[in-house]
Amino acid sequence: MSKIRVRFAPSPTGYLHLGSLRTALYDYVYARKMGGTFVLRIEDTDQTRLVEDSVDNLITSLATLGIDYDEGPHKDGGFGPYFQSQRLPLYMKHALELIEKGHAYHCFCSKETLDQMREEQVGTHNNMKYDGRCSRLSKDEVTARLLNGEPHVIRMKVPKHQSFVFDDIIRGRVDIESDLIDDQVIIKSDGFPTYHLAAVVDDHYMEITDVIRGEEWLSSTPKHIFLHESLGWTPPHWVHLPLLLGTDRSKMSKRQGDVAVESYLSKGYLKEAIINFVALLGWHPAGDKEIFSLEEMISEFDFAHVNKAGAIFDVTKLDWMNGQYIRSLPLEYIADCSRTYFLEAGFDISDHGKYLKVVDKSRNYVSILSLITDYAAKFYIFPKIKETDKDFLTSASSQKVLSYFCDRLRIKYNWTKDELAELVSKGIEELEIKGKQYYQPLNLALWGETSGPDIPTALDILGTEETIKRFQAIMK
RNA sequence: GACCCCAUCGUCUAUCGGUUAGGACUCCAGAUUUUCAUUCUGGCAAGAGGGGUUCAAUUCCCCUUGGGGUCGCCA
Repeated sequence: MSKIRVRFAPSPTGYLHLGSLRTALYDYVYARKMGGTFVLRIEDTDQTRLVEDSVDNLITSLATLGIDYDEGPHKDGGFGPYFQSQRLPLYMKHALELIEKGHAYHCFCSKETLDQMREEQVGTHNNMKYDGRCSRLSKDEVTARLLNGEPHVIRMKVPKHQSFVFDDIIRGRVDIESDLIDDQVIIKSDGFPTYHLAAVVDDHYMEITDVIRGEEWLSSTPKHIFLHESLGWTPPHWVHLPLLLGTDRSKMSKRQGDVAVESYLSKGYLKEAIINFVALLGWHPAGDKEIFSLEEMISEFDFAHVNKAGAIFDVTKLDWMNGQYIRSLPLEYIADCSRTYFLEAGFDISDHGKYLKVVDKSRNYVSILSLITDYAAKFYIFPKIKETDKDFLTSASSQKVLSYFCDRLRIKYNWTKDELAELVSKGIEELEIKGKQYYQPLNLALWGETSGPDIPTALDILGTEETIKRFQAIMK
């Protein structure tokens, strides 16, 4: 058996779709698992949809996520170029070869003609397809019109009364009648190939063994098989993944909300969580394990455990999983990922020791990292005391608590967390007051709110100086 | 409309003929916590319907229903 070669073949439309990410992930994991090669190929055959910088974006996003390709742009593996726009002559050559063999033909029908044809077919109890009129043109007429410079495309000529049968790795046997298949355009009037031709030609020349793609391609697979066979090639294995669905159960798309991986990344979803979560949409490892790394996925991945049914992308569980990662990944790493949000909020995080403590405490309160500053703010922003709380804070009892702490804290500069814990528990004994009378003024003075982190941790993070400053601000 | 694919808690899923149908998210309750968050414990919640095959069907087959995909000179 030959070595596995798989490809991820996005079209550069500006961002990495969550569904594409999952496909890329399965490609990557499968290649790693099998000791195969993962190829990145850019399908930029639609000149009308080119988005500037999107290829760089895509490559950056994949790199950020840790999904490395073995061959592709900037990584020549001897099968390049990896941009379809740079392989045009190859597609044309095979399109002409197909014409020669009688498997394709020139078509001169205008857009208007085609629109009208479709309109006439609406309501018919049939599949809508091209009626094949140009396939019946005489050779002489074709030559004449070509010479005359008439705009034209090349269409595949699908045989009648035949059936295309193939075995999908996930779905098993699929059988489709050739009469249902349209004479699909393979070369557009601008000379560019359509997806169908380009993908088939490239898959062949790049020696792709397994085509892993979304289920939306299932019904056009016969066209691809037809092209492979007409060209005398052996088709690859087909692996059609279940679709990623929006909450309305339809194919996940931009208009249902965020589908760009980049936007999840910038909102503060960790790559570990995104990958873990997306992987689970359609696949699951043995047992009840739900949190796993890319490495673990590689060792356990198997198409036999990929589902057939589409999966709804429910962000609620992603939030939970992201929270799990925020809390369990190394503190320095989380601090690193959070930095940008703190800077955006304008917090002075030059004191790295304090910053780490803040992150360590705050990470318990968020499931999306961009929101970490909501909680962390209390450690960086001086509290505003509400008018309604002032009476309580200036009461003799409250003042006693605050001055108790100011007095003790002033003794030295460096308090350990244990010492602070001891101080706090000793304080409530020595002052002989109830919990509420004790903690309420401290919380209010510290944050302007009645709740907050436990006091020893709070004082440890804030530091002696800042703590005293906050207390003194409301002491008479 | 035609064709193709699919069908277990609200959601992601386990089960590859015999289970009290398991786990996770969400939600609810309790414990821990001065409070909040975290964490822990417990609870609610599912085999679309109808036929077969079988000693036995969620599991295999068929039909119905439901959902999705495709039907572009887009991928």
